[in-house]
Formats: sequence, structure tokens, C-alpha cells
Amino acid sequence: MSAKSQSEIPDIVIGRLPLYLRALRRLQQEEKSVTSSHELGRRLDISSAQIRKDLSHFGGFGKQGTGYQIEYLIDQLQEVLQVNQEWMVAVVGAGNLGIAISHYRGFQDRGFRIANVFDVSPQKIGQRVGEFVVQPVSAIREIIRSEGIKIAMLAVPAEEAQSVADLLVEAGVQAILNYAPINIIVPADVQIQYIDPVTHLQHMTFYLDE
Amino acid sequence: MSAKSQSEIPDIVIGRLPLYLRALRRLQQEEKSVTSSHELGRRLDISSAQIRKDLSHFGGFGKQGTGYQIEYLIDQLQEVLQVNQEWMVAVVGAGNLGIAISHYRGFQDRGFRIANVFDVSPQKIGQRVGEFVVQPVSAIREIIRSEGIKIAMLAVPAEEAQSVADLLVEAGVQAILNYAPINIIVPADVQIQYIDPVTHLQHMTFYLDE
DNA sequence: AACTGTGAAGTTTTTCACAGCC
DNA sequence: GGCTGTGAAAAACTTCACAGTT
Repeated sequence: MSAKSQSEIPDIVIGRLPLYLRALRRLQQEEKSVTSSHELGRRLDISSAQIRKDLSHFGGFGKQGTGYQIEYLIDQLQEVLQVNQEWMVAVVGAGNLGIAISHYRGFQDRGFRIANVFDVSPQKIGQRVGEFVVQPVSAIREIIRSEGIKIAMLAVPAEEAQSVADLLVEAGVQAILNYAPINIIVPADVQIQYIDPVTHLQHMTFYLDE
Repeated sequence: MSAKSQSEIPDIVIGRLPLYLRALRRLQQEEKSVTSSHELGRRLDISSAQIRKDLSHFGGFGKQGTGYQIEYLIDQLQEVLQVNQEWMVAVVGAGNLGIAISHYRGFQDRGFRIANVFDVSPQKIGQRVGEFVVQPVSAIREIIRSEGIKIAMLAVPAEEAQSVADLLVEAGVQAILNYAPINIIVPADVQIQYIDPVTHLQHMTFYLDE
């Protein structure tokens, strides 16, 4: 949504690649080895032309008459998205939400591993959350720097989100996934994405009858 | 993302209204009473022209030379999005994620209230989650119908998401917020939105250096 | 026969820029 | 002077449709 880098490729295309990847992994679990833009499109409710055009930005991954080799396409997309490695991710906020995030097993195998959990509250600091001991927010700078962490998930109250984000950026974080229901301002070279279930719900209620 | 209804207004515009609403509530908390498309745009990283054009779809909410009355604009947007009422929402899945969702206090005051928590697992059924007693998935049809619930949040494993969604739709649910990392297929008149943190993270890693 | 990759066409979305109002 | 609302222009995005390949 923010900095588009000098890359030629539209951000909106990049945003669809993780969806393709997710659908492809699914197909793989179903023991399939080949798919087509049509099959993918049907599952994702995206036109087949769109999928072909998106993929063609990165080279010819498919074969005419045949379709796409699932395993090969997964490899290629993982490389494009740079998730053929495991990124260490810091979680800030050890409330209900931060704890749930820290326990979520869905990050594994998709390129991410939680490395730390931070909180401000003295009651929380030192407590165990899964395999982690909650660290004080005041240690963010040193820990993030020394461990070279580039990605953080923010699960603090809205009031604290901006100041914690500032801390993270100063410590070298380049991508923030913000669960707090508030917009935060970061430098143009820092990536930011939002998760706020209420915005999705409100989007849908527009269309509900009654 | 799916059915666009017969409404004239682009879905992409509808999707931005909840963001405007969120920013406006924030401004209100800061004791402001008036704002402008420029101020909103700065906070949301959206151009002021975009905001003016979006809002103009619904009538002239602002005053030239002055800007927008925050309280009035909030009221209007809430009405447009139909969140000037409280929608009852069912949660399906009482694992870590479903429990965290059920405890999340951010739904209050934004138009939603959790009404039920369901799970399949016999160990979960009958247990308390916050103020709720976990109900069996087999009771979805009857409870959703009799309580007239129109919205559900899905927090079950990917494998079960489609079949649970089918149940929900059959019971009369018109909008599903799916937290399972899998695409599901629903009738065109049912709204569906997704929350998958990994897709956001993978979107951002594209831009990270190294 | 089935499918990709892609220019060209079509559509949607965003930005520009300014008349009109406070 | 500052701001909205909006046609017109520009840009971005999607779909079409088909040549070319397996």
C-alpha cells in the first residue's frame, strides 16, 4: 500500500501472489502436481486471464497446452516473495491478542517464525508465553538490532501503537503488521499492513439487507 | 470482493469507508470537532481528492471553506455502512484463535457483538469462553436461525472451513469473515472477507532488502 | 484439444484543477 | 485563504481474443 519500490511490478499484483501461493500449497496437499490458470481462478474467484498476466510479470512459469507445474510454481513464487527463507518476527504486546498470535501455528512453513514477545506491563514482563519469556519494550532496540529482526507484529492498544512503531523503526524494523485499530505513520521505506477485523465486518454490512 | 450488489457505488469505495470512520472516531477522541479531507488524507495516506470523491458519492457532507463536522460525518458513514445498529455475530471455532476473538473488546462500539461460540470438539462443547458456553456445531442451524444471526467469524482449521461455511450459509448467514488460511466458495449473494496475517507478511517481504 | 503469454481494447480508479462557497 | 464537490484528463488495472506451443 505504501512505497512501491523501484520495481516495475504493480503492488496490486504482489498482493495477489500470496493468495496464489496459498491455493497452490492446497493443491499440493491434494496430491495434484499440475494446475491451470482456470483451476486456480475458479478456486480464488479471480479470472484466469488475470492470473496468467500476473504470473507473466515474473517469466514464463507455465507450459502451453499443459498448465503449471505446482511444485515449480510454488518454488518460483516463494523466491519472488522472498519467503524461501525463514524470517524472524517480533511480537509486541502480550495481551490476549499478542498471546494468540504467539501461539498461532500458521506461520510455520510459510516463511515466518516468532522470535520474541515484548510488552510494557511489569506484570507481563518475565512471564512465559509459549516458548518465550516476555521482554520489556525498553529492550526492543537492543534485541531487535542484535538479532537483526526486520519484521514486527503490533498487538498493543491503539494509544501506544504509534510510539511503539517509532521504536521498532528506529531499531531497524522494515515491515510492520499492525493489529491495533489505528493508522500509524512510518517512513516511506518501511512497509506497513493492517489487520482490523472490524473494517472487514463494516465493509460487509454495507451489502446486508435489513 | 464478491457480489457488488446493484449499488452504483464501487466496492473499492465502500472498503475505504470503514477506514475513514476509524480515523474520524480517533479525531473525535482527540476532542476535535471539525476536520478536512487534507487532514484525513494525511493520517490515512490517501489523497485528499480521493477522500472528497469517495464521500461525494453519498451526498455533500462537508462545507466549503470549513471542512467536515466530525460528529455529523461519523453519523452519516455509520448509516451508510449500516453500523448504526448492533449486529450479532457468531464465532465458530473455540481454539486459541476463536477464544482470542471472543475476548476481543474492539467489536463493541463499532457495530458488532458476539452472540455465540461454536465448536465441534466434545472437549470444547459446554466449556465457558468468556461469557459464552461453547455450543456444538450441530446446533448452528437452529441457533443461527432462531436468533436471526447474519454474520459469522470462522476460526476453524482450514480443512473444516468450507463445510462449516456451507452450514452457516444454509442457516441464513449472509456475511462470513474467514480466519482460516484457505479460500472458500460461497453463493454470490453471501459476503466473504479474509483475514490471514501470513498473506500480509508475504506481501511485505517482497519489498524487503536482503 | 487444452492451455499459456500477450498486445490491444475496454473498464475502473485516481488525480487534476478549478468554479463556487464560507 | 481555505476548503468542498466535480467534470475532465490521466493513470492503472482487467478482460478480450488469439497466435503459438505442447
